[in-house]
Amino acid sequence: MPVRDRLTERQNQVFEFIRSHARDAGRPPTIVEIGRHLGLRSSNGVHKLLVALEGKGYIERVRHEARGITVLDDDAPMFAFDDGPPSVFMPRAVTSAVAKRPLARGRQPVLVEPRVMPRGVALDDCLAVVVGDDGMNGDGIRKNDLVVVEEADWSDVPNGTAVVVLFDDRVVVRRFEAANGRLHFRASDKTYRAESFDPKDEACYVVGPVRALMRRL
Amino acid sequence: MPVRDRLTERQNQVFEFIRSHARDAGRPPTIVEIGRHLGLRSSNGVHKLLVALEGKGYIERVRHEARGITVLDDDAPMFAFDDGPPSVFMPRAVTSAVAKRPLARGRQPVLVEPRVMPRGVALDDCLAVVVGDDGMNGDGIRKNDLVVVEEADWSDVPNGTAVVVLFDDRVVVRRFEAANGRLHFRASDKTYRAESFDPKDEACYVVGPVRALMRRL
DNA sequence: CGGCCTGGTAAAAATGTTTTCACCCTTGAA
DNA sequence: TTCAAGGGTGAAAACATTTTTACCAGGCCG
Repeated sequence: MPVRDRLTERQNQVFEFIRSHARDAGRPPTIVEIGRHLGLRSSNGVHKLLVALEGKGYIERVRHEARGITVLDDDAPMFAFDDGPPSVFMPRAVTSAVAKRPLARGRQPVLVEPRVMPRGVALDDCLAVVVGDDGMNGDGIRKNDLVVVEEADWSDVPNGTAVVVLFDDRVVVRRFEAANGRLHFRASDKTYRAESFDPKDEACYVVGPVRALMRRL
Repeated sequence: MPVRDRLTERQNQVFEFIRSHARDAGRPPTIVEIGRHLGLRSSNGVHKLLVALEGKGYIERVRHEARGITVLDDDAPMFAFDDGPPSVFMPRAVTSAVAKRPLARGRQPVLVEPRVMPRGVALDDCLAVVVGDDGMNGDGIRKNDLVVVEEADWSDVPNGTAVVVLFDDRVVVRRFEAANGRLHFRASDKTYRAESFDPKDEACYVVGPVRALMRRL
C-alpha cells in the first residue's frame, strides 16, 4: 500500500548494500562502511543518500545511534491466510514522532489471536508496543508485556480506561481521566505518583486504550 | 561440536538479551544497552560478562566496533513459517481426561505470536487453556487469561515454576514445588490456601509450566 | 537563464561506544 | 584463612559514528 517512490540508481545501490550487509554481518553497516563500499570519501555523501532513502520509506533510522538503520522490508507474505494472518504492527522505536504516524513506517507484524481482541475493535486501528514500567502491576500489566493498543484521540477515551501513554518517549500504561481541562494518569501502584498534563503538552501523548496483552513467561 | 561451557545465571541473562535484541531490533545491543537492561550502572560490568561469554564460545566480538557482537547460534531461522501460522491447540473442555490426551479430540487452534514464546519451547508440546481463578493475581495472571502451557511431567518441572494444574477439573495456575514426596501448590494471593497432594492423587493433575499469556482487556 | 534536485568533498563538532584502570564485595573451594 | 572467579562501581581515555556546516558541479525543466 505504501507505494514507495522509485529509487535512483545510486540510492538503490545503497539500499541493497545495507540489506546484504545486515543479513551477512548480523548488523547494519555504519555510514562510513557504506561510503567505503561505494567509493565515497565523505560520510556526508552517504548521509544524504540515507536521508533520501528514509524519506521514501525504504529504511528507518534512529538518530545518533550507531548502525541505527532498519531495513523496511515490505515483502514476505509469510504464509497463506485469507489475507494474511491477523496481525498488528509494532513500531521498532517508539517515540512521539513515531507514535503520531505509527503505521507510516518501521513496523513489523505481531500475530494476534482474534479471541483475545474485544469485539468491535479493528486490528487495522491497532498497534503493538512493549510496556516500559511496572506501574500497573496491580492491574496485572507488567514491564515488558506486549500490549495491543487501539489508536484513538484522548477525547474519545472514556474516563477510567487503561491507556498506553508516552511520557517523553517512555511507553507506559496508566489509567486515564480527563477532568478540569487536564489529562490525569494514575498508576495502580501507589509508589508511582499520578501525573497530570495540559492536553497541549508535548511531553505526553495518549496513544489509546489497551485492548489486549501478551506476555512471555 | 562446541560443547560449550555452561553459563552462569547472569551470563545467560546477557546472552538471551543479546539474542532477543538482535532479533527484534535488527541489530545487536550496545554494552550500555545491555547494562541498562540488567540494571547495571557501569559498562565495565557488562564488558566482563561479554568477555566471559566470548571465552565460552557463545558470542564473537569485533574489537572497537559499535555493536560488534555476533551471536554464535546454531539454530535460529529467525522467521519463516513454512507450515502454517504458529498455533497451539485449545481443548474444548478441560478435564483431567482431556488433559491427559489433549490432542485427541475437541481442539481448536489458537494463534501464538512467536515473540511471546520463550526460546527453546516447541509449540507442538504446548496447549492453550483459560485460567479459572484469581489465585495468581499477585503474579499478574488473572482469571480468564488465556495461557499457553507446555505439557510436561511434574518430575521435569523445577521448583518455583508457575504451572497449570487441574484440581478436580478446575483449571488454575499455581507455583509448584515438589518436596518430601508430595506436590505443593502455592497461590500468590494469601487468601487462597496452599494445597498439597500425593503424586498419585487423581484429584490433581499437573499439565506443565506456563510459557505465555494472552488477555483481552 | 535560474532554480531545484541529486550527489560529492572536506573538516569539525557532537555523540555514542568500547576499553582500561583502580578498587570493592561475595562465595566456594583449597 | 587465603585465594580465585564472578560480578560490580566509577571515571577517564581511546575510538567509532553520526551530524552539521560550507561549498561545488551537473542535469533537468519551465
